[in-house]
Amino acid sequence: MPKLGMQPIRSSALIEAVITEIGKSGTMDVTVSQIARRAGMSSALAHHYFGSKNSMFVAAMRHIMTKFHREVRQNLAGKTEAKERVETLICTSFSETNLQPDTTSAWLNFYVFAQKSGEVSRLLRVYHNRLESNLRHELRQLVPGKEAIVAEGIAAIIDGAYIRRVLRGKTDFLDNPENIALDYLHMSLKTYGRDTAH
Amino acid sequence: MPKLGMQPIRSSALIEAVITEIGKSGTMDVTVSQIARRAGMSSALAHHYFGSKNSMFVAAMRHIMTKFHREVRQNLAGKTEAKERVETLICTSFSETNLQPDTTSAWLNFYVFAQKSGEVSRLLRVYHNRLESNLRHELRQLVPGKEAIVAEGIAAIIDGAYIRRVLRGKTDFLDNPENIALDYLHMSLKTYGRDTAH
Amino acid sequence: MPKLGMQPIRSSALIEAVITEIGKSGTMDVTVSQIARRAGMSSALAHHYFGSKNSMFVAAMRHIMTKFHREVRQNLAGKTEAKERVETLICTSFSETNLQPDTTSAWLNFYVFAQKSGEVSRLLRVYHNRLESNLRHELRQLVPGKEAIVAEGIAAIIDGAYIRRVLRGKTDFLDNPENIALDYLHMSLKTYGRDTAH
Amino acid sequence: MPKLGMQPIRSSALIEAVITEIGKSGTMDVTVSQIARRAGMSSALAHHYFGSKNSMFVAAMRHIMTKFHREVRQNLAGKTEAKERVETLICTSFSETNLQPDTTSAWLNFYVFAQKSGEVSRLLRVYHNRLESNLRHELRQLVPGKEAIVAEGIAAIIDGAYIRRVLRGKTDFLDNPENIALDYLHMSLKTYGRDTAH
DNA sequence: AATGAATGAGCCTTCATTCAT
DNA sequence: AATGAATGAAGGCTCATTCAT
Repeated sequence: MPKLGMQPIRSSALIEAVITEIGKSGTMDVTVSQIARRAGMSSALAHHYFGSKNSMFVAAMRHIMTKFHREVRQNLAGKTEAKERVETLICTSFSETNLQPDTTSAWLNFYVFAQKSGEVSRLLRVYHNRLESNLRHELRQLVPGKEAIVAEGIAAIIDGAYIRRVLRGKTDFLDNPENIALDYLHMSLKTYGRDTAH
Repeated sequence: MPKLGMQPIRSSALIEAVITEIGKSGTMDVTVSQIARRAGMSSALAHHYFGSKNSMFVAAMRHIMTKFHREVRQNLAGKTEAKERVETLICTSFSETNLQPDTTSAWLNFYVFAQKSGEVSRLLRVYHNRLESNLRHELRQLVPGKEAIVAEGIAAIIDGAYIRRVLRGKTDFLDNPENIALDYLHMSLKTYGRDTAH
Repeated sequence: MPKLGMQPIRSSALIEAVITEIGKSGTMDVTVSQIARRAGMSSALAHHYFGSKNSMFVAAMRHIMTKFHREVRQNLAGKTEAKERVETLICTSFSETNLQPDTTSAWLNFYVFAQKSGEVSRLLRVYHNRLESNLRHELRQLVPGKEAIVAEGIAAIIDGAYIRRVLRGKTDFLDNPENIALDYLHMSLKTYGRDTAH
Repeated sequence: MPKLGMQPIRSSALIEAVITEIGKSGTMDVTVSQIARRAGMSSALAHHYFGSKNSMFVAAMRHIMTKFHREVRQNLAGKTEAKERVETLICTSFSETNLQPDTTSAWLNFYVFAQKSGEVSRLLRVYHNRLESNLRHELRQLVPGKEAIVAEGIAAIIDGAYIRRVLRGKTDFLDNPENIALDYLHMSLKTYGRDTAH
């Protein structure tokens, strides 16, 4: 019998390599050879496992999203209060792992790529819907009647903070980007909240 | 008077074509031939005027920014009150012309492209600095000590709203994306403002 | 204005090159680079003029067929007697130009290629139909009621003689392959002919 | 008795698969993987048994020819009359098994392939020589002095009928292609035959 | 005996760019 | 001013073949 079980090893090595290479170059103009080389294999093998460059991109996108959702679920576990849950959603978006430069760069690139790839477009839509429905669900209790616009505001701040972070590189950004979103949340609670005493 | 040179006519035709093509495909994966064809000339002539594909992109970026700044200046003209000036900055970002799908798509793509092109990166930095210094200047009077974070917040909301708009296409977005930014501004004034009576 | 009118020159150079290369290698396993090199240009230019390797093949096939039909028409000109016309059809098939090794080799390869390419398949069908309807038209007067089978026989002999010629190469083949077909015709006339006195 | 080696089983499975795959695609552009998959094994194993793709083709060619010769010998058994033996040679060429679409398609492809492979070329030459020497041997008694050309004629008709059959696919061909060859034989006998009373 | 793993070589095709006219 | 002509360079993908187990 041959060497067995390489598929998962190779696959994740390639997915990591896709993200790293996109991060390094800042674009999706990376060649399969670059990706494969970084993952320690020939480009032919990369095609053997993924079939096409496009599939590698999609797999990488899916990987990032899956990791994100897992983190969200973990962080939400045990938290029951609506306000706390929204704060958790915000903070998870700006957690250490999600702010890795490579990850944010890949994320932004996938946003653009979505306009070309139906599959990535669908993935992003799923992510967006899930995040917003999460937000709205909690906000309905906190700012009844205003949950849609506040959810949209939070989501916009998250996306905006991301893109600005990618743009500026490591240096010079605000240390705690989540503060903007949290501020926005708290001000909204004060302004529209059912319990103004909060 | 001599017949005017073709240069300005050709140049702006090409710049428009760059933006249109990027908008159409959603990516910067457009060929010089496509651009030139849309501008009604041969790709060789496009190179004659711009020297390289990269220069066309840079020129297009510069064009969008210049148009934006001109609009800002016009809209600010005659307005002296700080709050009104901030609101104008926000609303101009979401004006009809700046929300043209082609323009927003190109804008987003240039954001990504900045990671590859030093020149575009510099252009964006200039734009960002100018916008934020404008915002900060007015906010210093309105929310003293908090002008940096509020300016960053407004800027993030603008970028975030843009990216989300590009992503969703024409359909399904909030009709007045500026409302989020305006809301954020007004809540900030109430919360941090010198004059709470405002 | 640039150098003009190269298209027809390049096109026919490429078509000739396709036939020569297929003839040389005996297969359609020829690369675009080989073809282009023989035609004295880069493979990129070959694609510029034909768009794809497949189109080059189709164009070459069409070229051979067109040349053949022109020759048939010329040779038939002025001949009115049915028997003489059939003999002309046979002899033209075995004319000097049509027996060029490269041509026959390409012809045979296109026969095989027809099973992959719908376009070539259609071309061949047209050729076959035209040849057989020509044959049948004349034979109807000569061997009434038997024109179908005799036409099929002549056509089979032509194809068979071709394939055998390709197979054996230059050496060792019968000097006058048309004699078999002519013999077959004459025997058919004697056997089935209306005018047995012939 | 020990368990028999797999070698003969695997080999013939592969040979069948080669013929089937060529028949299916109409070309020799079939991959080793396709062949091996159809034969129910890995492509590595196919190489283990045959060493190279080329050897598989050669073996398949040899297989078809061997089967054909065996059938000829069986059908000739007990027949002593020259005319009857020639007719048997013709009819065997058009027997049910030899007209299988896959077989004829493979046959035609091997004809073309002979121009690349010396080995296949030699195989075909052997086949041709054997068939023609068989034909000539019998025809010498039937049409003395004309045996060469009549043999060539019969062979050409056989090859021609094959190629036309492949080209047209299942539909639309004459139901009894052997009739053309038989007709040709009988007319030759009448024309050139020693015994015109026949 | 058997196969998943792995690769080097090669091919088609695209494209930015240059050149001659 | 303008463009058809032309190419070098590169990239995605395929595939026969080999190897380790």
